[in-house]
Amino acid sequence: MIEPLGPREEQILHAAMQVFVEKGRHGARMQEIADRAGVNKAMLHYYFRSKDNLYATIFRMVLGRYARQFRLSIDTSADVETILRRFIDGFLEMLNRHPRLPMFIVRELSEGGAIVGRVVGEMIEEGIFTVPRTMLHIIEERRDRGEIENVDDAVQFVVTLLGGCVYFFIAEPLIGVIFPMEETDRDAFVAARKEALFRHLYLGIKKRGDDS
Amino acid sequence: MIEPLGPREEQILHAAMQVFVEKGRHGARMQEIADRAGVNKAMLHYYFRSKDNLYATIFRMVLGRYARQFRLSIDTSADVETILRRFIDGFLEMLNRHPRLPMFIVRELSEGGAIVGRVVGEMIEEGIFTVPRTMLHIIEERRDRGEIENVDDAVQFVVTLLGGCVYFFIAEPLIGVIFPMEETDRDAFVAARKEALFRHLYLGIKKRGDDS
DNA sequence: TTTAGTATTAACCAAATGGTTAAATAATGG
DNA sequence: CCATTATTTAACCATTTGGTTAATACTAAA
Repeated sequence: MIEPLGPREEQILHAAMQVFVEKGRHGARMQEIADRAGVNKAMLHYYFRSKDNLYATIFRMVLGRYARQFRLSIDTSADVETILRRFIDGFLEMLNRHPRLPMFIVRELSEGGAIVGRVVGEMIEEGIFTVPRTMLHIIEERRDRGEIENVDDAVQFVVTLLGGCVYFFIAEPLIGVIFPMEETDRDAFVAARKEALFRHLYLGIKKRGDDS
Repeated sequence: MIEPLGPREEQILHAAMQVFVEKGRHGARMQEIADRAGVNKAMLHYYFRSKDNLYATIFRMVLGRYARQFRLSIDTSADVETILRRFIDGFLEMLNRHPRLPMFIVRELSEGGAIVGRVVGEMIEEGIFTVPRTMLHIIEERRDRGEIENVDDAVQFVVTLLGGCVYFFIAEPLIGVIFPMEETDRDAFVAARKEALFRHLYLGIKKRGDDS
């Protein structure tokens, strides 16, 4: 199914990913991709039929990375506190390493969401994009088991969790203006974010009377 | 300062807002704006010098609405529970009425955030875009007063709050795929979201021992 | 009614851009 | 060494699109 990519194809994909992630689907120029890959523009069409096709390929790749790194950070056997902590840690860590990733996806969502929906749907079926649902099941099960409380609707909880993780990386310039901070390096903010997000979410669902 | 707009200008602005919000800055076509306004394309340039200029005008307008409707939902004299509840209610209600709004802003953010930053900065100085900071001050003050706890970093709390409100409207197509729901009308989801978001956030900072 | 400024239009333009093509240049296998 | 196929390139093309312009209609004051 997956045939080995020739070196040219890899060059092109590498360059294309850079440009698409930076400039978005429409902002990206085939010429720029070709230049960065050190290749004639016609080669892009030779290997990948069209811009849309190239973009779709890149989109899958990016989302695949996202999902893979993402999946590592979950361990269904631990208690909710640990699971939540590790998830937030791992997710924010990954986003901090690839801060443009959320925006890349959101940009595509802004185009109507058709591609995102389809690709993610496929990846869910292929068992690649499993984390959000896994998290959902964990929360539901632990609630039923009585380990946590105040989670009538686990979907809502997971949405809040995801939003809490991702929002900063989308709205960063806005947040910088609204809350001007002195020494705003992103690393420090993200570190604080990990801790705060965990506390705000966990303390809400933690069973009263627990002192862990 | 604000001169009354002629009817032509209003027609154009109305159409431009529609098209820009739908298609984004780059996706929007001057011709389409002209058509929807029932006006010759040259008129757009006659009244508003360039596409960028027209866009900037629209962006300010949109953000202004956002801020105005937004500000109504805050009442500094109430207790934190009420403030939080009203804020979430009001904000989500507004977003539900204008679901494309967050994406409109985010799309511009994806372009680098320069415009958003500048405009929001100006609006903050003009006292139009005050809610997030107001919320911040309220949280800090109430924490110091001992009304709530577990809020080491109020900025983080407000970011979580904003993200929790906005995220769904950005990631909606994605969420629909990840968590397929039977009767997914948005109104119901948003209603549930109001309640859940409030609980998750408030229960985390509520003073233990309170039974309100 | 003349005049002077304003509003409006159709036709036009230059630049950008995704995509094509025909010819040239490697590779590859017989 | 030849033929056939795959790769590469420069030049070219059609279309889209923001923007301009010069001529025309409109309006209101003098």
